[in-house]
Amino acid sequence: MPTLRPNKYRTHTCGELRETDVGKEVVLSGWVESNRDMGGVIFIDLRDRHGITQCVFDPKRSGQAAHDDAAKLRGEWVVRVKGTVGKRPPEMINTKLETGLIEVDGTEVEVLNEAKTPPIEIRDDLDANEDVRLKYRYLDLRRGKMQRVLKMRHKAAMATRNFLTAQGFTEVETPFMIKWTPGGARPFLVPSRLNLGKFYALAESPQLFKQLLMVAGTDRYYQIVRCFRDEDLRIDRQPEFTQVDLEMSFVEQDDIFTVVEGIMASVWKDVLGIEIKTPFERVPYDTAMARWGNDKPDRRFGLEHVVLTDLVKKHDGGGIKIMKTVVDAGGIVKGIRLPKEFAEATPRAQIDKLETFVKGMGAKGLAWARIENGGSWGKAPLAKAINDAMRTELNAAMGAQDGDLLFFQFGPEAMVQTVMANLRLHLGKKHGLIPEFGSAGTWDFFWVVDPPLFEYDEEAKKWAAAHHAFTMPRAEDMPYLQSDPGRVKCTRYDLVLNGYEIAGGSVRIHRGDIQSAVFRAMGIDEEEVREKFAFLLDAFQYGAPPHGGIAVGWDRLVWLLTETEAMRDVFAFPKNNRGVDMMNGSPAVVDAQLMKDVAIQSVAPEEEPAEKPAQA
RNA sequence: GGGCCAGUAGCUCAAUUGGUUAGAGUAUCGGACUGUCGAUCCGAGGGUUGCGGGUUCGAGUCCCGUCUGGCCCGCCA
Repeated sequence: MPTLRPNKYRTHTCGELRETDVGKEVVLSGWVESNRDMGGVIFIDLRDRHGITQCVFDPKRSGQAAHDDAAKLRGEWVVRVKGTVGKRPPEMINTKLETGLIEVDGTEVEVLNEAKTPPIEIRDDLDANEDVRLKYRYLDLRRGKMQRVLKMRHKAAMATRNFLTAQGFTEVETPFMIKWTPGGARPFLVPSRLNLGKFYALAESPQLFKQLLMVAGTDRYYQIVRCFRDEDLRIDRQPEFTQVDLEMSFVEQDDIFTVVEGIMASVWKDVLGIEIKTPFERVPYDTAMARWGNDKPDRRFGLEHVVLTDLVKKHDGGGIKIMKTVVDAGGIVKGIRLPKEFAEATPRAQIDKLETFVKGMGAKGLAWARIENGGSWGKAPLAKAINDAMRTELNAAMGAQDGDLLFFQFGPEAMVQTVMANLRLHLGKKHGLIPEFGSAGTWDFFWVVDPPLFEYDEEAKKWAAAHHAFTMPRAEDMPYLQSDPGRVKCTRYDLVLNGYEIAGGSVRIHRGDIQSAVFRAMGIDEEEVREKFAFLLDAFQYGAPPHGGIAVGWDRLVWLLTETEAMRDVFAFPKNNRGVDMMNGSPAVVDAQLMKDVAIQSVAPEEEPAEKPAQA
């Protein structure tokens, strides 16, 4: 990449010079990557974002003054070097550098800025803890690896914009400061100085606005947009994050799939040069839950779940009282078989650790059995209790062989699914079936389709929308909206990649009668809904087209695309898992007068004085 | 709100069962060296073992509390 125009700082970038430039007088500027003083000749590796160029200072050619100046240079100083491009002798070619065939014979060195010794080394293979990297993010980002990630993110966005534009989409911006509506994530609040006591909410997504754009006839809308959610964080969640949000009119589910598959294919091709296979496979939600306990399963390895509920029911618990109690109470039973080769590497102490692991997720314990002597359960805790008939059938259902280790979980469905899904992932990573992070060359894209429209809220004793209240029920399930809400599936879809949900959306309800039926099934007072969502429901009375859309979790997608360790790696300036920006210290208390201006008074406990004053 | 893990030099780590002066690599600084490219060689500086308390003749190590960081559950698309 050449410089924009030759100026006093540089005629070329540090990644630009080649053999064809030999003989040219050039000026380069950058950071001192390394300084190798051989006693006579000095080598300065000069780095900018575009690459590294070696500058040589041989007193005979450079003159004594330039040589002495070069000797004073230190790491990360910002310098300008003038010199002549020279061809390297064959034995001194550096094949690791793109500029490795040449070097710049320096004749002049100017220090543009000195630099303190950085707390982290500026190198690709840096092995520093993330908190140090985050505190000095501007240095962390100076590393080539991080610059390449930023570049990949940009290329992915370009591929997406180009693709969607070619498909007739229009990018429309929507407000960040919006009216709070109930349900969904906890919003960040913004007090209004002009309307004391009132608040904006920062948009959790442009959901309602994009539906209004459909009513407006925009037809194909998209936006690469920031979203805000004040929820607890995870490795794949930031309080402010980016979505590729899109919505289309007069479409069916398949139209949206085609568009999103097109985006993914463009991104993977433009950024990685990889052709991914489309269309993506579609997996029913029920299948995903049964086989992997999860609506975003990682299918790159086995250790699939076996649903044992009916088998246990058939045997009335098979002698195991707690299992009977669980299934009688409507709970479920699931098993995972760990094959012999991995089971042998799992001594009793390891099983105890796994038990601690699952108890941390709400499990009461971890039932297990080690298969020996043609199907016996050896010294497993349940071995005495279980009767032969159920044990035999259970072994068969799980394909158990001698030496295998079986794990079981039984109890309320939600707990069993969570525990078993996480146990499977844990075992998969532990036994090297999937990498700690990254794709290992396998990009497993698929759709999860036909999830239930409603979830039963045990506490409130009523059905609630599993996604949001505007998701269209499947046509064939309409008759059951009132009679059997639990069996109603909907036209919602999630795109999964290697165990992460990277997009989710739905076909929306555009007709008032269906919307009313859904509200009724949820036992929601329509007047109340009208009050909160009046603008949307009003709009829908003026000719809402059939429409649907999807939102791509952009950071998550780029994270997986770049195979970086944490999603934070694809943010220039991320927050940590407590929502704190470790570089600038946000969030922070604000000036008392600012608080007064917006009629806000803090009731938070007094903050303890910081232990050590933060200083760089 | 809960579970698990970690905290020792600027950075990454080590330190036997609780044992006497807390080490190494790297970075930094100084010296040597005219073709290096993760330069090499020689030397030097660098520590309140996160913090507070306890047990002990003796604590980096054990116990309690606390803070910080990370991962997960709850929560959230």
